[in-house]
Order: sequence, then structure tokens, then C-alpha cells
Amino acid sequence: MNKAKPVERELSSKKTALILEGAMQEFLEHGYAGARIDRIVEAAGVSKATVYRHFPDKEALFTALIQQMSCRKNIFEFQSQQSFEESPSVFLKRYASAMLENVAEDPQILTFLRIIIGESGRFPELARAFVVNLEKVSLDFLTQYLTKHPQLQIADPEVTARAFIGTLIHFVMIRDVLQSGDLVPIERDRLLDGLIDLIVR
Amino acid sequence: MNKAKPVERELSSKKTALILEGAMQEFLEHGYAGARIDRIVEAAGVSKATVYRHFPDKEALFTALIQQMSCRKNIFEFQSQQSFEESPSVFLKRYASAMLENVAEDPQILTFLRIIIGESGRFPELARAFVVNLEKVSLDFLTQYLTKHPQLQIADPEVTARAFIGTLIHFVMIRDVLQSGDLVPIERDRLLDGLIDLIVR
DNA sequence: GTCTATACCAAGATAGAC
DNA sequence: GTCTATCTTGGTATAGAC
Repeated sequence: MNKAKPVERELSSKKTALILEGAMQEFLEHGYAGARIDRIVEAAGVSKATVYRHFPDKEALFTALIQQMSCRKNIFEFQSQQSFEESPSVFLKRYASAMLENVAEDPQILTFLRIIIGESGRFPELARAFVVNLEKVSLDFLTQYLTKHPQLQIADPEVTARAFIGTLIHFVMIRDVLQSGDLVPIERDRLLDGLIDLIVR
Repeated sequence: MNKAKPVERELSSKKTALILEGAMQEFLEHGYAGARIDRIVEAAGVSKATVYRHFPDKEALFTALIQQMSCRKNIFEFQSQQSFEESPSVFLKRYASAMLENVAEDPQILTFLRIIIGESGRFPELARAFVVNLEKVSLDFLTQYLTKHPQLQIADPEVTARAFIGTLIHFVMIRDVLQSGDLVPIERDRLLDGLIDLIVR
């Protein structure tokens, strides 16, 4: 009557975490089709059969992993420290800088972007989760910020938020994801300050 | 003394073209690791041995194909019809519309973008060829256009060109590549006109 | 629930006839 | 130069012992 049932549950989820951790490096590095269960098994330190006891197949493991990552690898993560004296141009500079620092601090964000986009044809639901969890949140946040500062005289905050985020993402794409910053060089601060000038004037 | 040697050469390159054509659908649809030589062979209507007589291995076939496509699938293709009466805002609208129409007319551009980005970690040279042939060309073109119209009072044409292209690419990424336009909806013309207002004022 | 060992199949690449 | 047939490897997934 006093059997320790919950303990088994916990062991099980510990293995699940190990598997997902091992799967992360493998899928991020090799993509979906290029990923090898053998390497995931090795990295996780479990047996192959254990993987298939926790996940029905390779595809389920992949989608579970990416959905989990969509909540953790947030390129737009930002401490909105509500310093009210802060001028909009300073705020926008901080916001953009935070995003670029997130990318610099965690290069896994780059491989995450590569796989989301690369597999978006075969796994559209994962792409859509990415857009809802990351893109939409930051677009809405920026739109609201611009709307709440009418002194900026922003004609269409939604469009302006798009231009701001779009320019930043495009910059990261060229420089970091495609590793071609040297081919179309531009200084970080020149782009950021010029972009903010375009918006705040 | 009158042997028809050139004929063989031509047959050979005909096969090469067939193989590349078959490889295109296969690589674009399934990515590098997911592509199957068997399916390329079937689509091209040649034997597997013929493929390996023309290309050393799968990787060489892939890089040859993508390099060829970087010259043909130009998302920024645009008839610069030099109508001098055309105002900058009309010109910019035409330029942006042309890009969006290129995407709409040839959905292979989308799968091409997916594979370039998705494989940019393993094939950085292909990503760099893409940036040089497509991104850089259009960035330079737009920068020059903005510079040649000083009445626009563009503070930093290079940055403005980045913002313009970046906003467009980002829009295409969300809507078409990631198939998530409905999640962060915005009307095409509202974005384009708003973006141009941001630049030309 | 987890492991070892294995079934089963499909992939990339090649040998040898023509 | 091109084909058919085949080799070899390595993949996903599972069976059966513990």
C-alpha cells in the first residue's frame, strides 16, 4: 500500500531530460535528416531502446526538442527595466543591443534559427511556434512601446516595429547566420544609430 | 581525321544539365542530408553510375547545383527602367513590389532560401555566394540610388538601404518562408507605404 | 524501465558488360 | 560514356533478457 510510485516517474523524466539534451546538439548541428540516433544515444549516455521508450520515433523527438527550445532560446530576451527617464532613442538602442548580445553570448541561437528556417517546409508547425513565441511577442511589445510614446509622432507603430525588428534580424542573418558580414560590411553602431535616427525624428 | 569529337562533349553536358535539373527538386525539397541519389536518378532519367561519372560525390553535386542557382533564382530581380520622371517613392514601391512578385511567381525561391540558410552552417561558401550575388548586389544598387537623389536628404544611404531590404526580407521570411503571415498579419501595401514614408520624408 | 543484440532496410558508391 | 547489378555501410526501430 505504500509503494514508491512517484520515484519512478521522476527517474523517467530525468532520462527524458538527458535525451533531450543530447538531441539538442545533434539536431542543431546536423539538421533533422542528418541527425543520428546513435550519436544522441552516446551524448545522452542512455541506450537506444530507452530513447524509443520515451519518444515514439525520431520525428517526435525532434518536434518535442524544438518546441521546448522555442521557449528558451529567445533572441529577443530583454529586461524592460522601466526607467522612465530613459529617452526613446536610448531605449531602442538598449533593446537592439540586447538582441545582438543575446546572439553573441549564445551561438546556439544561430543554429536554432538555421534549423527552424531550414526545416520550415517539412515542419511548418515548428516555424509557427517560433513566430508566435518569439517574433510576435517582440513585435507586439515594440508596437505597444511606440504607441505609448505619442511624442515620437510615429505614423504607423506597427510598421515601424516591423522595420526595426526586420532590419536587426536581417543584419544578424547576414553577419552571423550566413557568416558573411565581411562581404557587406557595416559597423554595428552605425547601423543601430542610423536605424534609430530613421525612426525617432 | 574527321572524327566528330565535339558531339560527345555536347551529349555529356546535356546529361549534366539533366542531372542538375533532377537534383534541384530533390535537394530543394528534402535538404542536403534528406536528398536521395535514387530519386535524383529517377527524376533525371539517367543511371546512378552516370551521376557519379559527372560528379565525384553527393556533396559536389549539391554545391554545383546551389552555385548555379545563386545566379538564376534572384529574389531581387528588377527592371531598372530608368524612367526619370518617376518619383523616389514610386520607384521604391515598384522595387519592393517586384521583389514580392518574384517570390509569388516562383515559389522555388522560398525553398532556395530555406536550404541556403538551413545549410549555411555546413556549407558556408554557398551562403557567402548567395550574399555576394544577391544581397550585396541589391544593397549596392539601392545605396547608389539613394545617394544619387540628394533631394531625399538621406542621412546615411547605406543604413537606409539596409533597413529597406531588411524589412522586406523579414516580411517574406515570416509570411512565406515560415508560413506564418496569419499569426502576425499586416497588409502588404500598408507595410510598403509605411516603410517608404519612413524613408522619404 | 533499461540494457544488449539484432532485424530489416535503404543509402551512397562501384564493377564490369556493352 | 552509359547502363544493370551489386557491394558495403550505417540507419531506424524492436525483441527479449534482466
